[in-house]
Amino acid sequence: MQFYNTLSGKKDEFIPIEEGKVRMYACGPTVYNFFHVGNARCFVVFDMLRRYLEYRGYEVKFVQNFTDIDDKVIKKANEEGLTYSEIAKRYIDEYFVDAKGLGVRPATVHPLATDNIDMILHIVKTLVEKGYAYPSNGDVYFRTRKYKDYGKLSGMLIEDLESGARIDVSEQKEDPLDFALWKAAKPGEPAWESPWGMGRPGWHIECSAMVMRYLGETIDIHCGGQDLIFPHHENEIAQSQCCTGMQFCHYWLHNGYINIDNHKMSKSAGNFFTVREIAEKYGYLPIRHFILSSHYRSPINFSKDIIEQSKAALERIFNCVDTLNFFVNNAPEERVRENEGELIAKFDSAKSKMIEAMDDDFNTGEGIAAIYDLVKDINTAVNSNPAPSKGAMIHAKALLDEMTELFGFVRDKDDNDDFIREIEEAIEKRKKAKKAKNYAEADRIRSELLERGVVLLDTPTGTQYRINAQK
RNA sequence: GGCGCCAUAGCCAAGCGGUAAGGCAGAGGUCUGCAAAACCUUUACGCCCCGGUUCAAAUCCGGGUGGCGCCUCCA
Repeated sequence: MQFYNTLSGKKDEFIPIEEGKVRMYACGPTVYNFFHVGNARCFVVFDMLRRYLEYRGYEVKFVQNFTDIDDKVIKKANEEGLTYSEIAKRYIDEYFVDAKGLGVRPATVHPLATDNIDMILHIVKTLVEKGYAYPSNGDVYFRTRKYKDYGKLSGMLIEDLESGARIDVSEQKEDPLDFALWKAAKPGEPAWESPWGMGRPGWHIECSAMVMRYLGETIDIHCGGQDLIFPHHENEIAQSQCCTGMQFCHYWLHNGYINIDNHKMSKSAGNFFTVREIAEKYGYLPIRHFILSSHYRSPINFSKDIIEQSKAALERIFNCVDTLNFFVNNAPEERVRENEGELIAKFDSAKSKMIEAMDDDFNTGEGIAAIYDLVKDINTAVNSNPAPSKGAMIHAKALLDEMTELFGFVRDKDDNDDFIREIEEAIEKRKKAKKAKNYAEADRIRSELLERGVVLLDTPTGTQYRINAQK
């Protein structure tokens, strides 16, 4: 398995620190609002990465933080007259609602910045002791120039940064390039005790602290959006490596942006849609499908048309799942047909194609194409005459389930048993009417069900139904 | 100014030197008593342009054109 490593600038073969185990960290959201489709990309992509690593047999410990204290959270709290932690808690809860809808599983640990102040202080203190950081009027800054590898991840050189001159110049700093590890408290803001007075952590330091506490001094994979490469991840590396003297992380993975009309979707630009509002109209899964249909590093354009395309594309998979389940549940038991080896091999080739694609830098687009290959082969088999054996299709079903589950293309089950029994009784009644050639009655039953959102499909194996989930 | 990315059909998208995956939409057809939002088939003589390397290039190299991102909070 190989993937593109921002640190080396090329695809690297993945070799974990500890055989069979993966320690990975992703920068999570700052919780002061619902997250938008652009934010969703990294959640979905790195959930997929984690699922795939597990699928390939690794035991994965995955940590994703919540930034629950920062300027934006404080601002929002002040606007609403609430505490920062009330705001954070609200949007953490909302995060999990949307994440679940998107098929994004909870991480192994979801730590909060404010639960790790002690670890943050430990790192800042160590950096001050080692001479990599200095206090200044209650703030503490990192001496960027003192870390000789600064800029290695982003390819930015110290000299270039200087000439860019867009860096924050402050009276407090020895050098404009230095960045804050700890910020002195402003009146009315939440604050914690520290050797330099009351204050709160800077943004970059929290990730270093949570990585160290939950995953250790050196981890396998660190991921996030491309916009975090500089300065956030660069700073994380500097802080962590100067603190421990160890390499911080072996593989850095960064996802591309989601654009609208070719411009990056972002809260500050205002050109965003929240996942919640799109999901209410189209459902969550089309968003997941849209994100995974292209490579995680390419920029992708979001539009409602695209989401509709993804929704239609997903229907094709779900139709196949329904068709196959119906076939397997209703096909008569029979002897295995001869010469079905070829059919089975065809089914299996879809899985091989998927694994090959995913092993090469998580090519989800080609992985999904493999699912559609399988879908086509299943549809063709089910409709062929003579019908394939039940055994062959049970094999196909196992494959299809495995692949759709890996990609998270799984619908919520409707457990409305009474309704289902009603439908099945109606279908039985219609079957009798049809047998008696009472087509008027049969059509009446069919349109009655249709009005209730139930579509009937007459297949050679019997009558299949589909409940149109209008979500 | 510095660093970097992208350009494939009406739309989305894979492809990483061997003769254009997959999805949506469109067109034709199949199953059916009739239907179906189901299924099947089909849809790029060409991969932004111009040169070059090679037996062979969407794929590599050089030069253009167009678009985007980071350097400031940002997934």
